[in-house]
Amino acid sequence: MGRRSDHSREEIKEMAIDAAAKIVETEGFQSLTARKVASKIGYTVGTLYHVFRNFDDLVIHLNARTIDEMAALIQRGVKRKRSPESRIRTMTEVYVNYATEHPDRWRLVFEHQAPRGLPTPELMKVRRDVLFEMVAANLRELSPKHLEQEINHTATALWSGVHGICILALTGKLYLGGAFSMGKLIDTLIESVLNEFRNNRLPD
Amino acid sequence: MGRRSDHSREEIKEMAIDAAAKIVETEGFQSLTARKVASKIGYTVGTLYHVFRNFDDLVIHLNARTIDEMAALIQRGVKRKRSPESRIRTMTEVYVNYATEHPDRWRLVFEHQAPRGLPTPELMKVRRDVLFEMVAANLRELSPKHLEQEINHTATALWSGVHGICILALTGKLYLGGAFSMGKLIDTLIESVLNEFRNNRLPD
DNA sequence: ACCTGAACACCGTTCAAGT
DNA sequence: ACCTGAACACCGTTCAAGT
Repeated sequence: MGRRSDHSREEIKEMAIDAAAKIVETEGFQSLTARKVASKIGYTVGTLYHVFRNFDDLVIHLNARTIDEMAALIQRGVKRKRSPESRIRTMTEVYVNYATEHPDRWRLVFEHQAPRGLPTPELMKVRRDVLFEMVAANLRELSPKHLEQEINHTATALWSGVHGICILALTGKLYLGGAFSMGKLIDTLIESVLNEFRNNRLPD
Repeated sequence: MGRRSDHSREEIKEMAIDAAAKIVETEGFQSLTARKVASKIGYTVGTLYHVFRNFDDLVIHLNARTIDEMAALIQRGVKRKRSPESRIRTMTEVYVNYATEHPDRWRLVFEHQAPRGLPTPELMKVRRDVLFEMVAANLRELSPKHLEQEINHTATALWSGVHGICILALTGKLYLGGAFSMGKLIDTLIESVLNEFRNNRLPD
């Protein structure tokens, strides 16, 4: 047996990530297994281990694709917006929409953890920072007089906060004393942080 | 084999949760398995299934204990604080400290997911809302003139935001363009949301 | 009644053996 | 060189059989 060469290494890699994405979306990220991915692309498990270092490596590649898709959608959504504030609002809207429409792929990005000790590949670090940096860029445009450090600080606080609302809402862990919409909660957060940012033009 | 009765059902349950907590803290929540818990308390896997409905049920009980521990610490920390604002700040401090000191137990609370379809037990729902309600109570004291709905809305946005910073920091997914401290990021968030809250005493 | 031990259907991972 | 199939050491879960 062996030796088919129907597909190149790179093709198998793409097919595997495609298949993994489909499994996560239809069956949930808990159901993603190497054997399922392999059978879905017509190969054996062993073949996957020729193309990926291990199962976590496959997940990391899937997550990178997820972030790229999301970033592309955000870039598109932001393009036509003229003010920094409307761009930040659009960013969060697209982010929330993506998370709502692909909850399992989105959660996998944040809940996957490489085995203890193994460092996060550069591949992921770069992608993680893209969105933070977009927020920072818009804050900078909003108020060029702020210190760079303050801009990064505010961008981090704002985006992390949005993320928090997003993840608690998606996992059903949000306080439901009233019937809240994610959108309204996020609006409040953005409004608050941006106002605070504007009122502190002159750092101590 | 069979029939030892060294421990009551309830005792075995407590022992199992204790053992599970220890495993999660020392080896990480990914390493928690039913077989490990069983062997740690000197019983067989089968016995665990007499006491818990399944593995998820065990995790849910562990998570309930985690939340109870955290809530107790928060109650204690808040006791001596006189102003609503200082109480909210103390709440977040204790929350962050707990998450930092017990990262795996804390994460398990938020990342565990009962199998698709199975509803979250009332056991957890109640505990989840405790902290949100504490924040809301303090906001109410801060400004009794606000509508109840606004108070709940603000409490949810604020606490979710704090949670977001916490989880991204703990999982190493925070933007590190500058060297930020979790504490400072959370201060910014609280400051922003509270100011916005105070400035909107009269709803539209 | 209480607990065990073995079985079942799965995992991720490795690797000798085939073409 | 490429791929397979079987093996290994694990999972959660069930349940007949022992005391």
